[in-house]
Amino acid sequence: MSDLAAALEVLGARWALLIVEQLLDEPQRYSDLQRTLGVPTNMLATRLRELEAAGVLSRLPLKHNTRAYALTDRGLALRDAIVALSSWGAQEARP
Amino acid sequence: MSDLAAALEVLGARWALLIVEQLLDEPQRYSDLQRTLGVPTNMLATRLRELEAAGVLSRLPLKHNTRAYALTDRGLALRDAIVALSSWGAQEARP
DNA sequence: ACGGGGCACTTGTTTTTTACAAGCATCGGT
DNA sequence: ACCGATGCTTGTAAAAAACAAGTGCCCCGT
Repeated sequence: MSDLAAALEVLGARWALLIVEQLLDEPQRYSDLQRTLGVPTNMLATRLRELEAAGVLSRLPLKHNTRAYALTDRGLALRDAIVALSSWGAQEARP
Repeated sequence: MSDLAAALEVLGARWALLIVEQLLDEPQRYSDLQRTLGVPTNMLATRLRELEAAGVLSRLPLKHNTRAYALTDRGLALRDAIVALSSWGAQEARP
């Protein structure tokens, strides 16, 4: 399997990269991610579990039943890839 | 919609980025892509249609019923993003 | 000239993934 | 004691992907 395929094994699922993008600047809570991304709640829960299992992010307990999701070093290492993809997406496709 | 979301609109579908990666070095034919990627044939046909419509690749007619798929400039512009994702995927996740 | 094989796909059908909708447990404040 | 916010879970329906088989076309060898 190519390195790209290995990366997509973790990040290829829908919403995964968008979740990581949201967390690049600062940790966020579940409800914040939900609101800003508009992702269905069960998908969000599933992706967060998968991304945590893959070592991309971790949960920081805040108070009582609230927690924040923060990127690990491995998650932060995705910045370059996300920037590259974003700038590609920003260019208009020739019509 | 963020730029990343715009990029994923085109590239987020399964196999899309892997197809582009295969074409980075040289144009390839349908059967080559199929063999090297192991992608189901109906998915390959669908993705190639979508990627062509998005201006990422184009078909070069070869002879009779054979053609090659080649990246456009817009497709080649994905090289940085693919390299970044690949090198991320090449790192071992801390176990 | 005709038959077989490779190429580039379609066209069903099943399985997996995603979306949508609703509900549940916990805590903290009033 | 009750209400609302938060962070989920549990169904179920719709969409996407995988699997399997078949089609039309042209070329090449005999």
